Amino acid sequence: MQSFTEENYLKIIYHLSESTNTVQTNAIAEQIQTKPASVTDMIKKLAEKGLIDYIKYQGVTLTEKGKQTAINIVRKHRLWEVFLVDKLNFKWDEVHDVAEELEHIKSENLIERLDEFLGFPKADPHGDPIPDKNGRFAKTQFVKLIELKIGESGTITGVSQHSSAFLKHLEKLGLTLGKQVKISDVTDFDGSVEILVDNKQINISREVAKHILTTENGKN
Amino acid sequence: MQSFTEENYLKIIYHLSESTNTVQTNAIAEQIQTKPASVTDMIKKLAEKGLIDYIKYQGVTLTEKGKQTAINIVRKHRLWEVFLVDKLNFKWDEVHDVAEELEHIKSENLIERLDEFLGFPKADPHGDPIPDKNGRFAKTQFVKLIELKIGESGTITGVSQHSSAFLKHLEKLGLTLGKQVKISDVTDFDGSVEILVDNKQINISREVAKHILTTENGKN
DNA sequence: TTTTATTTTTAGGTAAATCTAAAAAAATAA
DNA sequence: TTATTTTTTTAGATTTACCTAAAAATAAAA
Ligand SMILES: [Mn+2]
Ligand SMILES: [Mn+2]
Ligand SMILES: [Mn+2]
Ligand SMILES: [Mn+2]
Repeated sequence: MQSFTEENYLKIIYHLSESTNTVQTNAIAEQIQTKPASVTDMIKKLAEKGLIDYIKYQGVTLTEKGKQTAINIVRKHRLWEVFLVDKLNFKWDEVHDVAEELEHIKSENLIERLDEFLGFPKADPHGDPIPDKNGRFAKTQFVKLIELKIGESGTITGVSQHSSAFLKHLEKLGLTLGKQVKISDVTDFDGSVEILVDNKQINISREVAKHILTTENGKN
Repeated sequence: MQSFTEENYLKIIYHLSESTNTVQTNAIAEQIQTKPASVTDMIKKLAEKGLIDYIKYQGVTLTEKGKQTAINIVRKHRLWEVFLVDKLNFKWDEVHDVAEELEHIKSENLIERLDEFLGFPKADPHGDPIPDKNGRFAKTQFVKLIELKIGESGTITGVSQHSSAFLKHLEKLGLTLGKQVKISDVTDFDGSVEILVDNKQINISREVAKHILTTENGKN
């Protein structure tokens, strides 16, 4: 059984592992909002418990046990987010902080019944996949909106940025999950993208386009 | 903002206050499963924070601020219990421990939306009243089943014992909330009570009868 | 009203998760 | 390859919530 704090470390290490193979002390410190010295302490403890592999000065990787623990926390986080949006009418930009707390509730039974109550959702309100109780993810292949060519269209199925500011901005633009978009033009000057959504032409910055994930619909 | 631990102390003191005016160190220690010395430490801290009034060797009472805080935790606990039973199909004997964790989630918004989602319930799965967001309880006047006279009948609306063993026993006897019961006889020998429920005569021990709460229906 | 028992508090310590400041190792630049 | 910068670790403290053992206060019994 892990403490609240240990769980947070594992989850952060898991997320950082998605981009780098071994995870560095400073990177963890930044994410967890603590000092590197504190991270070193915790890292030793997690290694001691067999949840991570740790070589001094070289960074850490999750063991299989650590990975499964982390995935289970991610599962809980995302299921709670679905609950908050689908059942309690939270907006997609309001759920993260509460889910950060709820994810630590210790009851397998609770989470399985919640999963069932929600209809075994496959993705959370931000399009992130929800692992099943064995830790398996449905494979999802996203194409960044920025990578679509002129004339191609896709369905918005995720975002790679979860800040409230970004999510609210998308909401205002009408760019929510499930929306069909078609690339009309790309501006040479600033790389901004002209898209067709809900029969309206709108212009979004390159920065925004980078963080919208779509499932391609093919040409025309 | 109180810590998880502080909240537990306040809640326990609140519950103990229902039977005694000032609450003793040892009583708190027993409930919280800790040592009296630890309770003294925490008591000082809570007094420092203005949540309880404390006179050395004399016990404690909640201040208005402490009381409101405690009531809010009770509110959350009971709302979560309703959620677990009504929405996730937990049995009434399975919810307490999970609610002990959920009650500490810090989000006013969450609890208000949950309250609404549940249809503003007035009582939890054990018949205990749920305070509204201003800390006000609907007045409930229970009559213990043991206090009903022969020939009188009532509706089961609560229990004063929350152990899983007791609740499961009631379930097996068919004595759940909402059931109509009528006292047929009281055995001289052991004080056990003969009752009519669902057109069946059953015999329950005096001990059981003491912990069933009813709303009287009057004679016949 | 003493004596005895119970309750409560103090004194001094431990473990978890932090911190700051300084030392050590590794990576990068000159 | 040596010097500099960056990253990481150690050393030593702090805070929170506990603990045990012993002292002090209060309550109950003789
Ligand atoms: Mn989230
Ligand atoms: Mn999410
Ligand atoms: Mn309960
Ligand atoms: Mn209850």
